[in-house]
Amino acid sequence: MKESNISISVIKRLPRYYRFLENLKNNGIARISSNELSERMGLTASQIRHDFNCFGGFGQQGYGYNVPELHAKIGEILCVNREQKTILIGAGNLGKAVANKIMQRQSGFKLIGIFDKNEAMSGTMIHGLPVRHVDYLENFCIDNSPVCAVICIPSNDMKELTDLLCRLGIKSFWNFSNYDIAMVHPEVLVENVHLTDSLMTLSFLTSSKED
Amino acid sequence: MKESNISISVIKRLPRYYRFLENLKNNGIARISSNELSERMGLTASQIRHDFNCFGGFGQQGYGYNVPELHAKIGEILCVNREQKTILIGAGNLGKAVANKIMQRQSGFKLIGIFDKNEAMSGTMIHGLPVRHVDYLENFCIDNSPVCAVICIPSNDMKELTDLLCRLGIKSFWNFSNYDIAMVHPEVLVENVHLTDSLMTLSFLTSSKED
DNA sequence: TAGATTGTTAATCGATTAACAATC
DNA sequence: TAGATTGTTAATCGATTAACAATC
Repeated sequence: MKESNISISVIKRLPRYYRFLENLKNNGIARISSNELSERMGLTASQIRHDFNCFGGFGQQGYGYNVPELHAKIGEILCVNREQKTILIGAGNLGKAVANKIMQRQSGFKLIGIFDKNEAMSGTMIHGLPVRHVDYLENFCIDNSPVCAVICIPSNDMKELTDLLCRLGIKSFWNFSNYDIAMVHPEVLVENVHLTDSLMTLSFLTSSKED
Repeated sequence: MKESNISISVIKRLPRYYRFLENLKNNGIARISSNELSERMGLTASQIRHDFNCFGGFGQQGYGYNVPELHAKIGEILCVNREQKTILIGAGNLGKAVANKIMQRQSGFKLIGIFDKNEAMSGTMIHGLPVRHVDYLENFCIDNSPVCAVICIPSNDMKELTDLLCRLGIKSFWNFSNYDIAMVHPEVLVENVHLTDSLMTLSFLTSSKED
């Protein structure tokens, strides 16, 4: 386990740091102090220094942090330059949007196959990849060894599908369904995106702000 | 401020509780103990009791929790039955997927208008709502007073748009862009969904699991 | 050198867990 | 009544913040 002492709360902040630093870099800002970054990001300077220090001394006393250097280092930590072979299950609106996200920028993953159970979609192209019927999923995995699956289908069909994908060597899931993959397959990594949960949280917050 | 003593970590767990209870209810399970629920959800029984108790005594000693009752109560806390007038900005794949989510089930919001800057989309229908050109946004808001905006456009155009929406009375944002609304408008509520951040987190976790 | 700012430890704060009395 | 399970407090754990010595 690399960097095994890093807490999940720090990890969850890394992509945001990465985005902010990218922005600074694109605006030609070469140098930033934890204090200035804290104001831009709405965090404490203390937390920023603490966070960065989990991975080693990225800064220079009396100077601050070199923006392009720090950006590159966090990119390395996040492994954005990798191209983990990834398949997408479900080519509806959400699937297409998510395919965009994966293609758009380096995120560590590379989409190599798209599957949908809707026959009508078979053969249509998304970002240069043909949509295949799920019947071809098993053979495709045997031939191409993807390691990550992006799940953009409803929960109903998930039990069978997840078991199959795990059997076929999928090691991580970007899961947009409500099926709780991690509970059934603790051996794989799962990053859940629960859109409705997010919306309900907003609903709660709005209401509690009112009174 | 209603329930102002509730910590954000508890709030973030509520929608998940709601989903699990809905599932139990749909499976005809009438009663559940914190212990059994803890096993199903991968939490501690202690945390579950603690969480539920923030909102009052929902259970009964020696018996457990009444599933439909608890489900209804959490639904109330989340205000899923409200219909806050909501507009969607950006009718691409992501916008359409998100419109689905809002329509699909009670989440506290009701979509009343959809806008896109792409002229070619104007007039096309999504879930019974016509896509309007963003030029009509201002008048629409004056006429219909939406309180929530869902942002499914890239960050580039966000500064101007956000300022406009805040001026027009929008009180909360479900934000899929990387523009940091909350930093610029601390007076509104923002729930961010950063898809790429989520994917990068998965990238990090995968890589750190490898070595 | 003096000033600035990090790296790092200790102090604080908050969230989770354990324990058990209350009670159905 | 006895058994089960909550409600609730206290103990623990972990994350954030404050402080300052190190050093560029």
